[in-house]
Amino acid sequence: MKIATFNVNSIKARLPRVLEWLEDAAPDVALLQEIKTVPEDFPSLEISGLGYEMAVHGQKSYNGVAILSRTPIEDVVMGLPGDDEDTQARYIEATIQGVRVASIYLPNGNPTDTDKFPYKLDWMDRLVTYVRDTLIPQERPFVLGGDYNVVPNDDDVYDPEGWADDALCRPESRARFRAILNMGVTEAWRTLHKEIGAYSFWDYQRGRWQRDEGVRIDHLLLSPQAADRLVACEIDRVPRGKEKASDHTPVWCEISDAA
DNA sequence: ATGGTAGGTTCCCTA
Repeated sequence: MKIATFNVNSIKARLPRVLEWLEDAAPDVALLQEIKTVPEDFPSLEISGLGYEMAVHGQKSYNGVAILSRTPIEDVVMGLPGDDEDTQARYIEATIQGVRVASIYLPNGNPTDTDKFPYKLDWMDRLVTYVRDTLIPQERPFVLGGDYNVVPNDDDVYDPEGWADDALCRPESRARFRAILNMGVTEAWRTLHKEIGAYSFWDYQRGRWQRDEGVRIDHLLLSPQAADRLVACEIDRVPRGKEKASDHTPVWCEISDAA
């Protein structure tokens, strides 16, 4: 079972790129972020034409997450529990072939001297609580994929000093990310790869892609029961090099069939 | 110290 995460930066603007990626990479499950549209305007015909079902949690203009799957999607939950006032579409969760999967678009948090940063930290606290109190006790396989907007450590950014005060690198953000890992959750790519300087996002500005100056912020987090079945995890740089590319590139993992 | 790019909306915001 191949599960991929991809921040597409607008599903409408990116549709040709997303369709060719689905055909080339052929994930069984695709976790999308920043679709930037409402469910009614999601390009369901084109995507179902490639054999995918979908569950969409969207809003106008900003944010928005979706789950695509070649096999049935069950028990969909939209929105991260813990704050009924939060209207931003950043979390969707469902069961596919017995695996609980989520597509996460974690708040960016910049600039850090505005209310955006405490919103990010509060959102992360809610995620920590939900994973600890609800998902972990289920003792089932889960894969939480998405744009976490967290650089786990200085090996995952091209210029650690220059980024030290950015919300993606701040110790408050990293501590909350680690709080999830400390529950026995596995970050799939880092567990299987030791190299430094591997990225999943390159800013559109200042030739960051051409200079390979990026950050690794798109992650797949696995429960112990899913990590038992982890056989591969890779960053697919091909989509980032195309015309009209997203500023993120997909990350995927392969989970073996249940014993 | 600033600006560079992309995508959305609406005469500016988010990343």
